Amino acid sequence: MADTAGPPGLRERKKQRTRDTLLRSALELFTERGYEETTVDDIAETADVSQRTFFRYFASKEEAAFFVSRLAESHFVDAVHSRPPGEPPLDAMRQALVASWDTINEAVEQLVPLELHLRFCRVIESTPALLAAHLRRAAELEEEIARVIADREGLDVDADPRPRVVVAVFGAVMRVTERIWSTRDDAGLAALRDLTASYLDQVEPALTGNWRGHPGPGPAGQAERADPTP
Amino acid sequence: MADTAGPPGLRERKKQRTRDTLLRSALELFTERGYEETTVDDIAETADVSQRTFFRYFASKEEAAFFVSRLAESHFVDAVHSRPPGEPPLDAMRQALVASWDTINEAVEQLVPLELHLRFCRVIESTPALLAAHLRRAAELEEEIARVIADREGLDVDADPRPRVVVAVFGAVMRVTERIWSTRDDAGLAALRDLTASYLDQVEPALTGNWRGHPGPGPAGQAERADPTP
DNA sequence: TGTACATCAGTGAACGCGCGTTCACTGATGTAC
DNA sequence: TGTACATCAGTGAACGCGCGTTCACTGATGTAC
Repeated sequence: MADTAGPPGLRERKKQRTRDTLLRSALELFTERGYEETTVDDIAETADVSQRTFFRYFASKEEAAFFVSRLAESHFVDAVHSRPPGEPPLDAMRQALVASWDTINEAVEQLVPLELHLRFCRVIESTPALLAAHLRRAAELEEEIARVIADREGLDVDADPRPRVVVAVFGAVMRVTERIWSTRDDAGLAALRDLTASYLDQVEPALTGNWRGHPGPGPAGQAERADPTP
Repeated sequence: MADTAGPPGLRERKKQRTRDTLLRSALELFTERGYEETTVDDIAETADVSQRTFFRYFASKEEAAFFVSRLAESHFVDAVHSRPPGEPPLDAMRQALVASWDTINEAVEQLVPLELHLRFCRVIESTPALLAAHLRRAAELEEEIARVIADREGLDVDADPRPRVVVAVFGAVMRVTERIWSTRDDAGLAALRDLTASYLDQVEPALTGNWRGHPGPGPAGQAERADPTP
């Protein structure tokens, strides 16, 4: 348990280097030739270790794929925990996102190049097996956040439907955003942030019955192919 | 081409019987011993055909698992298509759900016992691999519905964010409902319908900032373990 | 500073398993005359 | 009504593949004295 105490030591540093190399090799291969097309043996070979060693660091190929995401998510959860109690739930989540943005990016960059992570996020969206796993993981994260929100409001998450509903709505918008972003040409950080913000702004107008009042494409679309004439 | 014309014929009827037997065998084994614990060979053996034959009917184990769901979904999509144009999007989806309810159940019963299908739905929720696949399929369905909604409103789904957002919100509530329902003791049809209705009613109250105004558990909770005293 | 021992990351090779595919074949159903 | 032929559902056995595991082992790092 003296794990975090004192400087890492040579053995520990070697371990971290091996894990980082495996992780980067995995993400590079996934983005270059595809997830399904990359075997665990390929990753191990690229990282110059045995296949056996890969499984010492990651329980499965999937775990390696979502290692960086997991890190990012934990920062977001922390940020939700840190929001002031008075804030309405939807605002709290939104502000937590804004507040954790830079921290997340820094933490990711410690592990792998941020640009590589972003490229891999697009691979997730276009790979059925990865997208499925991503959505299941997102659902688990939502359950966790719902409990945090319920705690903030002093509610029992199993007795009051609102925490789970509001978190599900927030998560739904996030996932729509990710999807749209991943198909864009400018799939950079700034684009993702702006898209998220403008889609969150669309929740209320989208839910109100009368859409005719607010006609045009919102600030979100920028539709490359907006051609209203038939 | 002349597929739907005339009475089925002996060969065709035999095919349907084989497929139904395979389907029922699959769902029975999945619910009794688990999805991962059931091999394709087990299913074939139970249906008294060769493994080769299983793959003539279903491209994969997963396809067999979601065959009934796919049928149900197509009825729902049809129902959305049939909603009167004036209806606001969220209402249209909700009413489509109500309108297709009985049709779906009848169609399912043609294929397998409805009760078996409901039991299998609970297996989906508790099996990581199936839940992941289910969520990915749900996302695809949402994209389809979003296009229908956009058409109804005369909008370009890529230019205006609102169709995808409102459909994502509706879908999010549906999935929360499924989750909760699947853990209930009374996981019957009526319970699912009531739960869905009351959770949809919670969308607006959940999104408004001030939750303190409406204190208690909504009509949805019925919390078995609602114990506010510490 | 040096020696003896303990720990533990990494190795190499082999294996079990289930999904999904391929092959050459049989026999029942459907159709043309 | 009967015969000849075409179609096609189903067979059986074998295979390829990649994930993840198991085994007995090596050698570098860390620690106690």
